[in-house]
Amino acid sequence: MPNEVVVSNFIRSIIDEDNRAGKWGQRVETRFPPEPNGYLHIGHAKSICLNFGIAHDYNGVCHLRFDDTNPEKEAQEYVDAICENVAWLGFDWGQNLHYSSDYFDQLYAFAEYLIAQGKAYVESLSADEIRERRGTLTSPGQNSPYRDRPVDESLDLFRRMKAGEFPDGKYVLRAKIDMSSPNMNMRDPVIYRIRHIHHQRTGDKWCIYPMYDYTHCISDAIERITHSLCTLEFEDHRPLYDWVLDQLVDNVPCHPQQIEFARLNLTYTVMSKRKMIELVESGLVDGWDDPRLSTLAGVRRRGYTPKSIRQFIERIGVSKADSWIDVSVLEDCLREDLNESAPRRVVVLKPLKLIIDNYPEDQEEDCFAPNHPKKPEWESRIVPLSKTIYIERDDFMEEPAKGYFRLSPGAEVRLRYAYIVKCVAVDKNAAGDIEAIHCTYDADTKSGTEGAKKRKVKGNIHWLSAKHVGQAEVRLYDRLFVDPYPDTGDKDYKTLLNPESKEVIVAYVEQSLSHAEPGQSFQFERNGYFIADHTDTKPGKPVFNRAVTLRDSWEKITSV
RNA sequence: UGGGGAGUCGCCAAGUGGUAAGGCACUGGAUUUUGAUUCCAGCAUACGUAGGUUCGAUCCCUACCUCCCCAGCCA
Repeated sequence: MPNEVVVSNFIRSIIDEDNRAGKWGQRVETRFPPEPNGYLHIGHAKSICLNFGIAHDYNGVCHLRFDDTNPEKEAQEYVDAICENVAWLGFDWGQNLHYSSDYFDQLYAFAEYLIAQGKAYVESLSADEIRERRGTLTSPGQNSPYRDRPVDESLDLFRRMKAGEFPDGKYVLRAKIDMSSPNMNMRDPVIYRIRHIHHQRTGDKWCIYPMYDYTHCISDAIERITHSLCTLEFEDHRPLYDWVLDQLVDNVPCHPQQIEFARLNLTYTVMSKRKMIELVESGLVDGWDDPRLSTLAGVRRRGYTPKSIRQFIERIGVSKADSWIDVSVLEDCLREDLNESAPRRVVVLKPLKLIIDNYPEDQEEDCFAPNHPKKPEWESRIVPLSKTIYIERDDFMEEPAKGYFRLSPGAEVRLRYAYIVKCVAVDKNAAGDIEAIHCTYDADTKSGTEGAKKRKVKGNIHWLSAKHVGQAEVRLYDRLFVDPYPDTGDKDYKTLLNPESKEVIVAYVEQSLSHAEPGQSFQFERNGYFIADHTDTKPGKPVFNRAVTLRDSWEKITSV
């Protein structure tokens, strides 16, 4: 029985039905099977959350299995990174860390068995010749002249392939299925190839390596996986998955069920490995963990929390329909998490000097700012006030737009946690740029006093005392692309980059922020959620990344 | 034009032969010292199209349309 009530989906329906029918004796075992040939991205998070989530909900287990059958493209560096990402997302594979390469011996033995059964043969044709005879989508392929090679001869050849007697490409092992099948995958697929190359785990023990279609189903079966979840493009591989296991009924412990779901498509980003590599290698982004990338390393550095990613995956659901999820859904999941968990701080991103004319020159006083508006137990911190302060440029308009209720000449606004002030003058330089604004304050309106209750003003802005501020580098990130679908069709995605996806500024920050630890998240009041960068934050010298802005219904009004 | 899939509100996504869950977005309104949050209310006579079966169809049947995937010794 599921541990908690969750939204139904077609995969859970299948499992529920299996449980009712007693197909697996109530056992649910899944696996996340990445090939260690690159970095994980948010699309993988869907598979991870799905596999681990289902296993958890049905009191089952989920394995982490590296599908490392192609040593040409794989590296230990990637398995380390993948393990780290999965753990970061909050999942635990326990003792179930596996590698397809763990099964090379068994896979080999099964291959000899298939040959002996007349279900596989050694092919002498070259890759090109095989392709020529494969037929097309609408016409059948033709049998290889080697298809009926005697079992003993195939066996001998296969053993010599393994022994290293032949160069790459000389022979392959093919499953003997049906060259006229309308399903291309069934036209005698290659299941072993010769590759004289060092494998990151098995070293030089092997020079023949099994192919995905042959390996995956057997690995699933060996691990006694019950439900093997994969993406839609493997739908027409399923007959092959089943065929292999059917040949091996007497040799493997079970026959897992492959179930396919639609992969995640996210707007305003690219997810394809090739394009990500290009972005990284051409320097268009700052490495694999660039906060604008949808790699797991990137979103983590951007400030996304594991919880927000899990929430996101839960929110988008799972089905077999191709779909596009708007990044705003992801962003909103982060806000939902951080609104609860992030302490508030005051930061002035784009400063404008404000002088309180009637405030005593050398006076300073403490104002108390709660660390969270809804959590008094988080207590308050002191934010000092003095005659000269900085406010956000956006919080002043010399000629206020309709509906604008922040500061403008003659207007009143509350300095958050302090006094109500009124704008009385504007200083400009020779060029006409505003250099500072002057206000007077109403000494009877300090926040927390009785006087504060007597007057209400609509505008409420944040500020920082000029003589008490610290400074910090802040990186304002925005979407990497201006086009919602940069990854589709034959678009030249590099021309669709958002030139303003990264803006680096030096902001005024309240002093408590200079002690921020790498990875700590904050809400900069009225601005957004920021994280102290994991790698660039140094003791006493934080660097902040903007993960996401706050919702802003004023901006929504003005941008229309 | 072969085979395999998919089409339910702006975006996701449940669901059943008996008269369309939910989330997000959106729109009102309340609260609010974040134009944030929270709260409350509203939001598909309609399930790709056209026929048919039925007392009744989004769900069954037929035809059609659109989109996605497949011709690696990649996974």
